[in-house]
Amino acid sequence: MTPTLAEIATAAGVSIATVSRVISGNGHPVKDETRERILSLAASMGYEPNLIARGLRKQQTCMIGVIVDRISSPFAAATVQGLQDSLKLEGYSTSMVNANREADTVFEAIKDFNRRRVDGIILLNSWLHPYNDMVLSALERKPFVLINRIIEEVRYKCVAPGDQLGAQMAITHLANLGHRRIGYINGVADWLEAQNRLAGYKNVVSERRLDDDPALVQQGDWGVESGYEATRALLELDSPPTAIFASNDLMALGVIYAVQDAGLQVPEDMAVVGYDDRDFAHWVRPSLTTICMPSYEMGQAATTLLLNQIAENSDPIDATHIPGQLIVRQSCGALMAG
Amino acid sequence: MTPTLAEIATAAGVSIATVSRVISGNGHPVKDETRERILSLAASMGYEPNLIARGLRKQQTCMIGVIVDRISSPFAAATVQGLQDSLKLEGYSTSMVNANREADTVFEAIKDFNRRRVDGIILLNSWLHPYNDMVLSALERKPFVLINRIIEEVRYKCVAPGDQLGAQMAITHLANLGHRRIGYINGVADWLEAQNRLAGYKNVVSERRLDDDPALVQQGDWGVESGYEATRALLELDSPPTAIFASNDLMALGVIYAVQDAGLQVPEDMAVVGYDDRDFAHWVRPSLTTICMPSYEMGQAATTLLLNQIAENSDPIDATHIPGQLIVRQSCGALMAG
DNA sequence: GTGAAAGCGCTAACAT
DNA sequence: ATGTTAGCGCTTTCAC
Repeated sequence: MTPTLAEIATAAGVSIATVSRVISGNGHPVKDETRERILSLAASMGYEPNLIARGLRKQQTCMIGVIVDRISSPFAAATVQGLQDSLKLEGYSTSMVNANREADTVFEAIKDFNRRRVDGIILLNSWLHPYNDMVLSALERKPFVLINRIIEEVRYKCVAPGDQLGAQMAITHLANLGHRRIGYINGVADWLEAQNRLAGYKNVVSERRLDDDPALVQQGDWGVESGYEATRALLELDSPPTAIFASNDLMALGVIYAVQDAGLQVPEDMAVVGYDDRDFAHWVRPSLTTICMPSYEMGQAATTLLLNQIAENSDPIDATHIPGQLIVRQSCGALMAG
Repeated sequence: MTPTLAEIATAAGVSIATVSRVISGNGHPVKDETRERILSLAASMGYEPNLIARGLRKQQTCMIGVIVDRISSPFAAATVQGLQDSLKLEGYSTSMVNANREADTVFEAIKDFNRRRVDGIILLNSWLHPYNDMVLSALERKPFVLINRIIEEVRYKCVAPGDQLGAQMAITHLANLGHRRIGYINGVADWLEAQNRLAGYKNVVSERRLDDDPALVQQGDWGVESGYEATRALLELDSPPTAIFASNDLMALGVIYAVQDAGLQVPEDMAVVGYDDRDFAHWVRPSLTTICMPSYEMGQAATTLLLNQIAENSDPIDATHIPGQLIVRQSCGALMAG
């Protein structure tokens, strides 16, 4: 099909080595005239370098394996994009696999990547809590980076969103709009995301001296329904909040529904801010003010971390926490006329 | 790091060939005792076959390249899952790349896959209308399959959803609920999806002798807002429809909003059915009856088509149209008490 | 049932 | 500036 170096060499009347030097562009000097001849010959013969052979010889594939925990996750796409874009810039291809939340699949994928001799592995959000040790040993000595999971032993190989900072931005925004009594709806309590966002809330409450009432903090489970129930509880307080921060957009949706079902208006009677910037955040009525995850940026940061390992740059950069961004829409009331 | 066949051979006191025969499991006879010894040695030494070397030698990589037009598309995830699952079953790994709707990226990816000598390429929904010829020539003689794009010249290498059938299911469902006057909101007119779904609508209208009024067919652009406007137009007819089928879920969302803003109720005053089964279809109020895309099944079908090409099975199966599924929720009224 | 050896396509010393 | 050659790790004839 596509010719080999040898065939081009014959056609050009030079040795394989010369052709290789031209094609691989390794900087070895070649007479200009020869170079041109080889190049145009290669083009006209439709030459495509055999990366399998090159990989075997050079003992590096210029290929990074990416394991995505759940490709349909709302954040995966942007992160993968950030990864691919920045890796391509550095001359690496990416091979992506969807683990579909199955630990077994993660292991299979790591094994496959090892066998294919990828130069590094990136795990995106991988659901590996109970398997940390196994994963870490499967990854062995190969460079790797974890996105969205922090393991203390290898903290400098981890990238995660700045959830605490994000929550602080949300609460600060509400405080700036004049709210002193802000409800908080927590996610599943043992998720790091939930803990960090809660910490951010508490920080601002104390710094800005907002109402620090334990009843303002309600427990949810990340789902719409739990946001609904939590809001009903908040509305039944003797002194209900004037604003509610739900620690994800789904629960914020539940907040909006509950407020509306109580005959009240968002944002007039209740300001609402969510977290994640899911796609429905600008379809919902009213559209949802929220914190955008730094997905693309995490992909970029992961690339930096990984390539540093590959290059064996000795100083481990700590790029762990990437800040998100406040997206102001209608539900917080900041856009209201007047 | 991981040993080579040669090292295992030395350790076992046999030749490389014997070790290869055991490891590659190619069926060549080896004495049981020898086999056991090699196997346990390989395990204890942590041997991982070098797929790069094997690929070079065998001239096949057992690797399928998948180009996804937009990984964040609501349908991509399930299709990719179907692909990966069925390909793995057949001993193939997949290497996925996100094209992010950029034609250039598609070409780069094809080139990269060619250089990496993948055994076949699958394009998922690739945005290649103006580039068909270029893509087809880039794919050259390598086996490939297109998902969600049909090119007549290579129809037997294409897999697509049965949109016409899906629309028929939706309209039939509404007809069975007693509706005779059903509005239809079309998508962008030159998309095949729109044409096929419209054809399905017209089929059932004529077969079941429903009201065949051109005013019942409104033009939309796939977006929420266009569904809203189209519905306003339908409501202003002298004789408005009692049901509306929007040819995607986003427009169906616009339908619901428009009906509600007109002071009417869904489904009591207007039955609504969408298409796609997007994730918000069961969050929206009322939840949306819709047609589920056969995404996973398309992935499976694509695998069959591709492996057939690889095996050079001469008879080209036509698996082009995969049927979807009706998901009954609240918006069509079928679930109403009584 | 096992071993010796060639070679997949390429790169990188080492010559010249 | 170019050619010769060894070898990356594996599979597969061809011997025995």
